[in-house]
Amino acid sequence: MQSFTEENYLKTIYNLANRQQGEVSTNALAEVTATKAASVTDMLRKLAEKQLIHYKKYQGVRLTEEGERLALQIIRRHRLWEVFLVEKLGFSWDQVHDIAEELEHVRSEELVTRLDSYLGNPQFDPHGDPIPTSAGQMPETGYRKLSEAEVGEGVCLMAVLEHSTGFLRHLDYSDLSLGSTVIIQEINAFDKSFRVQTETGRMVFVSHEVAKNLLVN
Amino acid sequence: MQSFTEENYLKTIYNLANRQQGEVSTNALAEVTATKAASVTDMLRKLAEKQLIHYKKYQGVRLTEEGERLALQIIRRHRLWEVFLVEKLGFSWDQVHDIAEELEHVRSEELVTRLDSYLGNPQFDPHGDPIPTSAGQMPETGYRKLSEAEVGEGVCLMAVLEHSTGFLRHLDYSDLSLGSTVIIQEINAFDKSFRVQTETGRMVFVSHEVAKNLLVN
DNA sequence: CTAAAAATTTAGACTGGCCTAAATTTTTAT
DNA sequence: ATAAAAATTTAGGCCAGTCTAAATTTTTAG
Repeated sequence: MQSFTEENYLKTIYNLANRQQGEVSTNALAEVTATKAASVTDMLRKLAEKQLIHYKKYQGVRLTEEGERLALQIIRRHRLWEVFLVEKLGFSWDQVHDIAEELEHVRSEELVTRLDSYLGNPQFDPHGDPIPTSAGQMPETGYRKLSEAEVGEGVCLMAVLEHSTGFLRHLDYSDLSLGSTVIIQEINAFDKSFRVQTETGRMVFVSHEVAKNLLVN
Repeated sequence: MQSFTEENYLKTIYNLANRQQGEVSTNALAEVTATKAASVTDMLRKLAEKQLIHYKKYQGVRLTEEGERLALQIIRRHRLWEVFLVEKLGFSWDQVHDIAEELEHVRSEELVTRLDSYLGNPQFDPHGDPIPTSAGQMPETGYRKLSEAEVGEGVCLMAVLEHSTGFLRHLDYSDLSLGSTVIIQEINAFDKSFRVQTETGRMVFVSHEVAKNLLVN
């Protein structure tokens, strides 16, 4: 049985490990968890004792199988609750992250099972992230970043890498919604920004920074 | 902003105050919160500093207006989540207490508002308890205990005072469901148990202990 | 290759919430 | 009315999770 704090560390380690490659650093964890490096070290010692992470001093950290299992369970709960908040309660996709952050810690297998089936066993959350299976598998998506696509391509917007309200609102304003297709008209040589035509025919600019946080198919 | 623990104390003080009359005792709180009297004293000092309770040493405790407002908010959340769990997820009424105990601490005004309207602004939870209004009022019900009713009366079962799985299961087995009417055939002079006819025509016995925990109209 | 910079860990301390044991106050029973 | 019992509070301590400051290890730059 883990505390909220431990669950949050596990989830954060999972997310960082699958964003960058290799071990996760103490400093990176400190930044995401909004604590200090010294506090992270304390927690890593504790998680290592519980066999949830592989940890060697000064060498960074990696989840054990058990740690990954738990992390995926928490991520599954988070994403299912996000679906609930958007699909059933009518929240918009930029409002649900913080609430799901709390709901994900409610401990009840039965609750997750029933919620999942109530929602119709969704495969993706409102941000396009795949929902881990009840067996603890993270589905592969094979998406690439919009920033890696080329002029002339028509690509389907599948997911976002950034969940902040500001970023999601910006997409709404730019007519860029998940599931819609955009056609890349031009890539600016100077700032790498994209000019794309949205599904409704609008011509919008997508900065390189934004393009790096949009996953497409 | 209160901690989970503080929220639980406020809720417990509210419930005890409206069950017994007058001030709530340290020992009673210790029993319900499953802690020791010394721990309760510590917390009472803290809540008094925050002006959430009226507290004089050795004299018991009473909620302030602000304390009651917060208690009702938490109870409102608890009861709305119970409705959700039963009505939408299909839990039975004896399974939802502990889960709602966790969900009630999720902090989001917006969430409660949307949940309430999603559920159709219910007035009562699955145990027949009235749901406090968003304005912070606890609706009056005017129910009395079945144990206070008399032979020959036909009464409608409205709510339960005890939420334990064991008690609720017992009611299910005895064909005693909320909203149904029972007719009191006989009250045993020796043990004060009731013989009643249920809505489906079954004749069942209700112990005095059970009758004291059933509210009727 | 080595010195400075960056990253990380250790040491020592704090807060919240809990505990036990001892002291104090209130209640109860004769 | 008062002694015993019950209730409550105080004192002192523990654990989780955090912090700052200092020490240590690793990385980087010249």
